Amino acid sequence: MKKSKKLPDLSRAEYDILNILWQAGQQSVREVHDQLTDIHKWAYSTTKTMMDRMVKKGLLQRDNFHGVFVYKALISRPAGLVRFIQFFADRVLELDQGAVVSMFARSKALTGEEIAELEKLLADEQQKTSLGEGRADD
Amino acid sequence: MKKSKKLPDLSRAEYDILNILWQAGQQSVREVHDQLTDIHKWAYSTTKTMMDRMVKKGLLQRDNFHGVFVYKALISRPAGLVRFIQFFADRVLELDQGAVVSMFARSKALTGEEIAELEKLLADEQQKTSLGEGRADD
DNA sequence: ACACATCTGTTACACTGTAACAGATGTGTG
DNA sequence: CACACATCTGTTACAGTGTAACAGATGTGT
Repeated sequence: MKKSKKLPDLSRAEYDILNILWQAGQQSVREVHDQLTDIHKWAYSTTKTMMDRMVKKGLLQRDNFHGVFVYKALISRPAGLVRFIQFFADRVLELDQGAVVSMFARSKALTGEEIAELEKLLADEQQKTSLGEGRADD
Repeated sequence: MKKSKKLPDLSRAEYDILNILWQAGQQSVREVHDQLTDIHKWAYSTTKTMMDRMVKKGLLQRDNFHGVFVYKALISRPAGLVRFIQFFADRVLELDQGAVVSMFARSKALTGEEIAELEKLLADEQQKTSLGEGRADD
């Protein structure tokens, strides 16, 4: 029986940072921070701490670009989305995979290509989790 | 300019506990715990700690029912949902209020009555947040 | 009345959200 | 060039959350 640990959920803060990097591709702490001021009232050092911890966790990669450190996301947007929404889709909406996909399809949050990747990721996810489960309460 | 603090988001763990209480109405730690074993591998003491903290935060109420402590949710399901999903709806799906409602309407997660309440809550939410904002980036 | 099962309260420890601080490095100006 | 100020970077901190052990109080069967 394969165990196949489900990837840990992303926290909301992590999601917000990734979200900027997904759009911008690669940014310094300062650049990310400036874009975050819209939604978080974080101090610069907060953004920095977050991003450094995310590097440690393998969510971001830090590269020294001629003396400046720039960070980039190590997971794709659909992959991040899956990790962020799996809880939500499962437990809140009780949506099946198809419904989740169509929800995203209806929202304008993802491109068609991203939706395709999302769909594939969810299929894998689902396959894993449906192996050892035995849900009996509904 | 009214500030009107947005209610803090619910954590996923809090949501799971509330979810049980919403269905069951009123339960002891033991009862909640037993229902949680499905989704969390928590120790009994974990469930207890969580629930006690939620009492402190005003999310649950604890009553001594003839010597047994039973807990009940102090916020309704739609109200909890709003607090849980506001981040998600805003930032992930970039859905407007109507889309969120229809998403729930389409999922079978809420009853019609609950959906009505949700709709009202979201309307309030939106009214509050649209006062001081000035979103300029879209 | 005693032993075992629970319940309850207390304490702990790692991780997350949030941030200050101090040292290193860049940059303009006299 | 040397100094002052702005940044960047690393380190440390502290409250809150996730997760849990432990010890004392209380219930229950024999």
